[in-house]
Amino acid sequence: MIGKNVRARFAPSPTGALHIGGAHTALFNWLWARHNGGRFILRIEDTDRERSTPEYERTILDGLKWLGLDWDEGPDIGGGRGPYRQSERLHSYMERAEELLDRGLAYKDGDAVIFKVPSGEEMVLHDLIYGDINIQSGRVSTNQDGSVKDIVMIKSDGMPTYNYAVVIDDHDMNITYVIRGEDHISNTPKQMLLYRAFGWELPEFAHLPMILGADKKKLSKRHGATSVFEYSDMGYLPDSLFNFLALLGWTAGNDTEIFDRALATELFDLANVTKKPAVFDMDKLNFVNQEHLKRLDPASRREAVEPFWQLLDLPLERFGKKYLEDALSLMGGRGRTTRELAEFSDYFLDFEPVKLRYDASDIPEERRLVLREFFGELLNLPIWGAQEMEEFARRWCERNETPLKDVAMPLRWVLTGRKVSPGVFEVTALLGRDECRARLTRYGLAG
RNA sequence: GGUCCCAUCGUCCAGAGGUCCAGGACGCCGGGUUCUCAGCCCGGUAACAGGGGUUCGAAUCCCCUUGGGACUGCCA
Repeated sequence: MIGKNVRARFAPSPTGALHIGGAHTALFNWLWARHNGGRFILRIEDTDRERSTPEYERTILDGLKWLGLDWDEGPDIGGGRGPYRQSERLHSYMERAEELLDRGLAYKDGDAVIFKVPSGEEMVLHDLIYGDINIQSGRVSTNQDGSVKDIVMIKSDGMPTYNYAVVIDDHDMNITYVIRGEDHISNTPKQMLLYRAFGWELPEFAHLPMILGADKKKLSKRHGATSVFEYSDMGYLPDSLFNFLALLGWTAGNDTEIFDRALATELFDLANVTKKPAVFDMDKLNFVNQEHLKRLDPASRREAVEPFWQLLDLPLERFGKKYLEDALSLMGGRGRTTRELAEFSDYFLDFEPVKLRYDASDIPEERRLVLREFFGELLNLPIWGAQEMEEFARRWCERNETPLKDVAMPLRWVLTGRKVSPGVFEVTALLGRDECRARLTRYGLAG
């Protein structure tokens, strides 16, 4: 299908956590590499001595792993084209700079090395997504007054600049596809000039549309969560963020919107990537997350929710896996995130939060007497099952000319402390006779 | 200011000259199921930025305008 073997890379600079834009870029590179059976390479661009830290590098790697993006070559696992950290490749940059210096294509300015930008040359950037873009070399890098500005390759501190290092590295690492954000389109001509100076073959370029906030401005801190771990903390599944991010600027076609990594990998194609910047829409993310939540098997769902129950200080250890999984399966589609699922189901694990939410002061005394009678009978049913309880309740209500909700709602409040829950007899059945008796008694409705 | 990019429902995508008085999804609104809510089912709302061309015919091609965006660092 494509002429060359795919070597794609993600090259973040460790000056912050893995943010949404970076994750999106990494994701598309990963998808393209995996789709073609190629290699996905991770390179750390830590030439900014001021802002780069090992901690940030760590969190970026962790973020990628969390998203399920694995790499074949990288700073932590090595590979045949390493090292994969720019700070460890300084000799290559110097060596190549000397070469251009010797050939008179660059000059020194103090300790810095500057590339002499030629003017009057025509170039065409063949972008796989944006199509052909015509470039005049004299306009690639200019001063405010429009005059040609030469390109710094090596800074005075001995570190290479981005536009220079990226060319050396992509060449040395034999990167065949450079897939990155659209904000790099205007950098590409500078890099092309360097490729030309070295006489190297260009990689394929593919620029991805930007991701915008709801106000259509480039996604930033003021739009709220920007790091992938913030989404993890909010209770979004990695599979969901993966799915959602893949949908920004690309469609699988044939109305497929919910997919896992395998399906996305199979269907992905750079040819189907959009040019238009995409707005990050939380509503859609919520929808995607809920869909993935629904598709989770009971054990996986339990494992995803457990950390959030823990955060709420609920006595997780008192319950068996089966009980917790049953509770979550009763929760059904309630809750769009694992965090919400945990919150909305707290009463299955502990009575304390229920007491905090509800005091039964809304039940008048005469009503209380009637309810005691009903709950008394309910608690003594021979078979403790949801169906049995519901049948009993319906019969009892019919007999007493009472709407079912008049007993169902009080029961719900007492058991869950909420006005919303799964079917109340389901809840009652799962909680167990003893627990229900205890809760009802506490509110003076039984015992 | 300069260079470059983009432009279909509120949002994400379909649409690659006729099959489009524009299709799907999210959201929103209404209805059904019902002990609540979610879910599920059914229905609805809503767009080709504007103006010129080209053509028998344009959402699709060209130009202009307008509106967004990116870059313009010895940051990446």
